[in-house]
Amino acid sequence: MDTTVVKALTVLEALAASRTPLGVTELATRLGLSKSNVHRLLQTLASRGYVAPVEHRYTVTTKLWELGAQIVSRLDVAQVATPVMQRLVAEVDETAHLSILDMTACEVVSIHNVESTQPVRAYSRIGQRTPAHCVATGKALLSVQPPEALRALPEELPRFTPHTLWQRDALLAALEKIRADGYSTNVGEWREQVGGAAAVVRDHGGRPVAALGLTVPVERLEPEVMSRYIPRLIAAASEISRLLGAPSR
Amino acid sequence: MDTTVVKALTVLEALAASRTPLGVTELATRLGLSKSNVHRLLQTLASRGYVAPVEHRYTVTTKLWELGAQIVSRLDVAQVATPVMQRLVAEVDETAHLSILDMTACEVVSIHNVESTQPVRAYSRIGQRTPAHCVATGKALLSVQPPEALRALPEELPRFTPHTLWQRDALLAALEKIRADGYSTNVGEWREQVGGAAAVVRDHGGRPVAALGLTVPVERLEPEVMSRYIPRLIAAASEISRLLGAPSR
DNA sequence: AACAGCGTTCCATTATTTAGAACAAAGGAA
DNA sequence: TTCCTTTGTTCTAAATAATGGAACGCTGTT
Repeated sequence: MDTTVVKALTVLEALAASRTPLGVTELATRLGLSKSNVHRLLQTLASRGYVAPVEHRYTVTTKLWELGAQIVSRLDVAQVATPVMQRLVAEVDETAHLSILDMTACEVVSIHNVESTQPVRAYSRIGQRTPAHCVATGKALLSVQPPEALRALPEELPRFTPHTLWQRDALLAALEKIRADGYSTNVGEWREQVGGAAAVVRDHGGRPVAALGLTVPVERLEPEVMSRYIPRLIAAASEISRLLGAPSR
Repeated sequence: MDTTVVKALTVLEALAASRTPLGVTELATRLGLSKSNVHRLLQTLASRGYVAPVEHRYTVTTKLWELGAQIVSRLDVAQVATPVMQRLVAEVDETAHLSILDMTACEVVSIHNVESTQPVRAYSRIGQRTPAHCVATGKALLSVQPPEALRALPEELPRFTPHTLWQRDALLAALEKIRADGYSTNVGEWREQVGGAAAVVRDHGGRPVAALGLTVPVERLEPEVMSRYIPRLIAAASEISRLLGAPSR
């Protein structure tokens, strides 16, 4: 193990965590290293532009942030989500899918699926478009849209089953609860036989980018089952968000 | 100089710059290091969570971003500016960004963006560096630098288009006008097709901390349009300054 | 089945890091 | 001001940790 590297990273982290610049002595005592050692590490980090001396102390530069920004800007939701979704499906054995919202059409588009092994299961093709107001992923994503975008929705929405929330006001009330709960559910609002739950995935800027959903045939959609699945769903969604660099909480 | 630390940072940067995971051998040849050396460095970086193995290769994690985000979140500008920027973009429907100046490199670093909804719009990645002397935000920030810092600039600066102010004296004259006007503009000085305007944001001590800029494709960059946008830009910048506790005027 | 390429492990050699003391420079107290 | 404390910086011998070549096991290919 390259102990020098570890020490350098420790110094860097300590400096990044401090809201004020730190001196050599302060860092040395705080990290239990010798003064001259810390000094050399700082010089090395400074030579690569990671830290900079200011008024006899040292502070981190924006280089770390720039590197990090480079990384997160390249991350792709579907790619990052795949292993997490596979783990989720292994746990609950129901089909998981990842969808994005097309607000111009008020529809969700499925961008990635992981199928369950159940003989009876909900089918969903990648690229498939579904009205947003009557599926779990769509409602989750709608719930985090800005209020003015929601007010722009038509008074009456398409109605697919008796359960569809086709009146805007009823939908808005439901969305409010979803926002507070951190997840959405659906029982036969689009197709009589299909329900599910979903939670929002956020990117490095904290912006909602997709929703992670579980789709379940109504016959298996019992409350006690869902209450087991939902915490796992939420955990998976926030794990994906975390991997994308989303600010915690 | 801690050569091991430098090597580790080089590995980290190479990994961050690559859009795909890299193998030990690939990294070793690319950086001119021995295979076992790279392997050990990767193990060390992995033990601290900076990189992670995936399918017999290595990739960077979002740890760098987490560290970097700590740094930027400490600049309260970013938080305070977001809602103001969103309002500005809602008004003018052009991409707004917030940039800080790195005087050691005479470059600006974009720390926050709010994109417009226009189909044709300037694309700028967060964390991106741009030469300060040929973009609006950079010129705005340069214009409020102390005179001695400006005198230290080289006689001739990099030239990107025929419009670039590449001679120091011409630049200094432009900066003087910017300082008097309270805003800067740019028409194709960096990229032929892109222009914009910017104004300085000040902290509670009245010190310049960032610049708020609008970036506009030249095709929409007509004087009468800009004259409508600029007052709003200035208002937004001073609103952010006010929120930071800057003394008025 | 043989091969080529990869990541990984091992270890003696060697170059590097280390800690302490000495030095210089800055800041505060008298 | 002058003295004294505390800080950042430099230096060096001693010791430690990093190095790279060779060997290993594994995977996928020909």
